[in-house]
Amino acid sequence: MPRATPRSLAPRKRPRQARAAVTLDAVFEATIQVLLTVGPHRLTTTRVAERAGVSVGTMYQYFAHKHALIHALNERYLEALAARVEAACREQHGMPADKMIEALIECYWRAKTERADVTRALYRSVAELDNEALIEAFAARVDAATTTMLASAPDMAAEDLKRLNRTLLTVIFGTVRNAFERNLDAEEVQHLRRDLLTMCCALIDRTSRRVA
Amino acid sequence: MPRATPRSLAPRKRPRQARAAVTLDAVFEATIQVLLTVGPHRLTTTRVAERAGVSVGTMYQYFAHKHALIHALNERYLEALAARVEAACREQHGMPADKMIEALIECYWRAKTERADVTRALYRSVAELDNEALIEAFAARVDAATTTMLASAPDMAAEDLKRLNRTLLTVIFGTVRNAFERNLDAEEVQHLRRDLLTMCCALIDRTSRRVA
DNA sequence: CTAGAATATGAAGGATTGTTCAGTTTGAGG
DNA sequence: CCTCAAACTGAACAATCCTTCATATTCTAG
Repeated sequence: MPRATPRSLAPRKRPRQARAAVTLDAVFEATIQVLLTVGPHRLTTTRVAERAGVSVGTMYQYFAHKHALIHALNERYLEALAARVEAACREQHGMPADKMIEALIECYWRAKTERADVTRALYRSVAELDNEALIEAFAARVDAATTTMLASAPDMAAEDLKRLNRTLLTVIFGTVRNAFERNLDAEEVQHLRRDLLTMCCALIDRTSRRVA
Repeated sequence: MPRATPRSLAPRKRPRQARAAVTLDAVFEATIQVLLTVGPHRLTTTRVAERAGVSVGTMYQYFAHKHALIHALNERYLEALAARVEAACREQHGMPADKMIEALIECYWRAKTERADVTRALYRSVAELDNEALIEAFAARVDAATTTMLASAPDMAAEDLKRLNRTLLTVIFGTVRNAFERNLDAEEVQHLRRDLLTMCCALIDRTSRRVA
């Protein structure tokens, strides 16, 4: 089983007092801001510390090195994202498949759009680190959640549910990501979302379906 | 009109002798290899030069700075990719829409898979540079090519061809990219491709279609 | 209130890296 | 063969940056 957090990347210590937690939040937020303002290749420990209003030494009490900081930031984000997807899936348990997909797209898109700056910052940061384990862990969680959800749809006759699920996730996540790199206005996004939903539902229809 | 290559990123001089062209190729190839072996944040001009079997000074005769090197690498790749897509589109002129989409997916997927190392290396490098202009130029070319192609399909009644085209490109390109980040085996890729085609054709069916 | 633990500081060291340039080698044209 | 431009070299410089640690400050438990 792959470790999501190798020892060298693990945080040095956890905050025990309230102020430490505040510091950590500030550091994470500052990292995002620095990532956005100067880009990943000029992200400096000093710069992050400055922006966060703390000293470099403080940061190094929580993260063994710069790498660990970025890793932790991504871990934190993916954890929250996975949790949201899981919640959305639980909420849709037993609903018709159409509704499920609609909710999934809505959930994922909203999570990405809500704080577009974070999304963009992290998309830019991932190249810096070896994030395979991170992505893998995230994918596994989401896979499990959506598979369980889909299996509970009354109108779903899953001949190859695993495959269907994989396709849906790859297409939806990929589309969202790509949409983020082009500068689409609100109306175009609206259309894209509707089309994406149409396509997903069509795949379900044509793959396997039984009358409810 | 956005310049694809700002002055500061433009190559310093073009090779006039054969050996210079060889050197340039070696440098580009070395950049890819370094990108893959040590990652973008440890890509060093010295390392690239070493791997290419030339001296650093040589590189700096062609590229004003490291950034320009990576930029040129991406430019070169996207140029080739766009040309391939354009060729595929021309080849499908007048064919039924299904065939078009199948050819488009085939072309794009093959281009990405043929040298997976290059694809991966470039996906990792883009975070380093401000590639908006590059992506924009690429997108514009591909947009034009696929729009022209789709408009020529006898069974296509384009109510909103521009929108349809945008959706198809975003979904296809996004899916391919996402598929690349997960480690899918050959069979899974096969299935994914088939499903993707199904989804695209379904969208065309449901959006607008007239009998040939 | 006090002692010890947790937290914060930031100047300094050590290492890496981007870039230059004065000089050498190679190739092409006459 | 000769000459000039093109191509190449790589040690050295300047700048940046990661990381440490000795010290100072703040909090909490008893």
